[in-house]
Amino acid sequence: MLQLSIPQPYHFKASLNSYGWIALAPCRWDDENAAFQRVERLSSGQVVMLTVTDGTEALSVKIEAENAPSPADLAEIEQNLRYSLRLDEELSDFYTRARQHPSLWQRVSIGTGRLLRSPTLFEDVVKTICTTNTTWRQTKQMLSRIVSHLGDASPLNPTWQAFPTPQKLADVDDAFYKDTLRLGYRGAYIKQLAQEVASGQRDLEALKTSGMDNKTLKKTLKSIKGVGDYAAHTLMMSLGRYDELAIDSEVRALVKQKYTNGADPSDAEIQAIYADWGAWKYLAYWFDSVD
DNA sequence: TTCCAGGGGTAGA
DNA sequence: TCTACCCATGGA
Repeated sequence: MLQLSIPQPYHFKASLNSYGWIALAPCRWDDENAAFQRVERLSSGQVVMLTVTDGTEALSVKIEAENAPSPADLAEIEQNLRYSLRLDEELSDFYTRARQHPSLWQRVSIGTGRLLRSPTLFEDVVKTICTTNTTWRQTKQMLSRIVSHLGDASPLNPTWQAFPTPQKLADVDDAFYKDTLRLGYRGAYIKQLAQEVASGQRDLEALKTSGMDNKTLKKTLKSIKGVGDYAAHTLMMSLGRYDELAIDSEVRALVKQKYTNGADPSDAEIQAIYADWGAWKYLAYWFDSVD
């Protein structure tokens, strides 16, 4: 059993469930046990099932694996979970600003703001491409097929799989993408990305610590086929940069209802509404809602 | 049948 | 930089 220290304030259940990624394989929320579950393939090759539950001063992680995890395995699990749950992200400036907005503060002050992300940027890019120009329902189904058909199964529970490696996604043929994964035209984008990453031609994970400025980072993300403004801004959020709004049909619908009296807002109008939030625009939108 | 969903690539101006 | 047009998929 691994223990993860938590920041203050931190609301485990609300944090995990405030972003849709919790519903995308291989992540899962077990409501009955209030547990976050995920199968992960470690760099050692071992496949582990992780079950994370809340505690008063720390989170508990149950690790189920065929072989006892090595110290390196344990370190990797801890690092991946702290990253995915953003337990070490500095949000105090956002909290300070949020205090000025009563209805938003009500949602944030309990200890939210740490939106779930994947251990690898590769997984987040694939997931983000699968949210474009489709319904949330279909997004969930696409990810379910990707994971169940190509991910390494948990030895203890073969019906649960890890997210597939780039190599796995690079190796399957076009017919498999079309007939089995059924990602639509997104399949070609994801296969191309997987090939670039598997061959070493593109190092996505280096972007986590590159320290590049937002403009360069956005340009780099947009060089991925299938990633436009919306997806690039979503991925910048994944990387802890909240300066840009990921304007999509959901954002437009909220602004239309709350701020423009039912009129369709332009992107410029939407930008103006959240402009004062500076480096925190994405989180400000995310915890905004119709009162 | 047509539209469109948590958009993006491409060609042409 | 901006605008048409096209893109697989599946539900309404």
